Amino acid sequence: MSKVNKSQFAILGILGLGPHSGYDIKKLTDLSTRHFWAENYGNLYPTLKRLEQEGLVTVERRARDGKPDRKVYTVTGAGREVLRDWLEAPTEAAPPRNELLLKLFLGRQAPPEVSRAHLERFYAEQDELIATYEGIERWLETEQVGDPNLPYWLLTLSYGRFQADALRRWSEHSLELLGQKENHE
Amino acid sequence: MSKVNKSQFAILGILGLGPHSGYDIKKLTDLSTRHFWAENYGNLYPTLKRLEQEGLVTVERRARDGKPDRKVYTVTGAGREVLRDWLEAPTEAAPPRNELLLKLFLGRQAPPEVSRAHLERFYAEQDELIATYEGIERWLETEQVGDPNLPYWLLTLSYGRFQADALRRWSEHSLELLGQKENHE
DNA sequence: CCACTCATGTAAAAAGTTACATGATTCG
DNA sequence: CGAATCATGTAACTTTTTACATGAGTGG
Repeated sequence: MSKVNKSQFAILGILGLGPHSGYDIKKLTDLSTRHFWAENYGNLYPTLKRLEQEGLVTVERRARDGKPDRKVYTVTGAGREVLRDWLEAPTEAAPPRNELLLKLFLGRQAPPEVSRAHLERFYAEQDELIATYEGIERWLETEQVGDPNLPYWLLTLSYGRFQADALRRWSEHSLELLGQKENHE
Repeated sequence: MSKVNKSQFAILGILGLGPHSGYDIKKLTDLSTRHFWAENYGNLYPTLKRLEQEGLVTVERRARDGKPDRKVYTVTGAGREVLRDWLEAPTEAAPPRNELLLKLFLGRQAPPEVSRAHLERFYAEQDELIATYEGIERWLETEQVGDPNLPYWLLTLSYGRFQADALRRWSEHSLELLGQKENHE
């Protein structure tokens, strides 16, 4: 088992919302899921081709004069089944890799200002994230009212808000601790 | 730039705490950093070999009768320099991939119980994590008192506590929302 | 005119994970 | 006696990323 291509499910899932081209899918993920799931062309196009060969999606080539052709993909029944099976399955834990925490863990092997700088940068990042999330929330609740997916989208957004809020408090708290430590030495 | 082997820095960092064998490093990461940084032999041994060829670490083979030989690695001056440079550099953002959030985002494409089950599982996981972190904290504060690394280690631990606490509250909150939604339909 | 958007794709590269192989010893 | 621990390593595998290529049209 182990190590199954996860991108394929992301793609099937997006196509489950409606027919789209590879370019569309990239655009959509950039707009909606980019904070927890990013896709890139190098992955997208080959995977779409494979999904089509497996009969999980169908393609329709649409020529438009002036503009380049679009290949619009639609999920098949088989595709929906595969997607549903994956949606139901419990999530597999990804191997953890948090570079910031690794650097802090090894913090004593550098001057204390190094760790402080990391924390300050991180604080600012969380701060920005919170502002971004607030913007997205306002947009969702005005532009997307009535969409049956909305409650689910808000769920993922609120994950981000809870997390960023907690981690911003953590960095504040940690900066205080490092400051205290310094006075004691 | 981009895509540099990060394991090498983790390894140099652990060796910065004292000389160790590959087996030791694996043991140490399993005990200390496993919640944010895991290493595996398939990565560890080849990387150690390469670090030695590059002069960033030195090896000493220690034969012990009965037991298998140990190859004990020590960081060199050059190794410490490489490590310090990396420690100082701002962390590079890793491409986000949160399978749980992807499943919830696509939640409407499965029965609502599916999302609820994910959230309940996640709640239980955070709950367990919190208990684990409390255990580690007690252990650190009794067994590791006086270690100059302790403040840094506590930092990474508290990251976990802040996060798990927030995400446990988030899953509670989300389960309530999903419950409400159901009543309205 | 420059930069960006639309649109599809390929190639190269590597990082990292899992699983397997080996073998002695110790603990219950 | 079986399982776990100590200890080092290799091989296969694959996902995923980055960078490159191409080319028309649009907006400032």
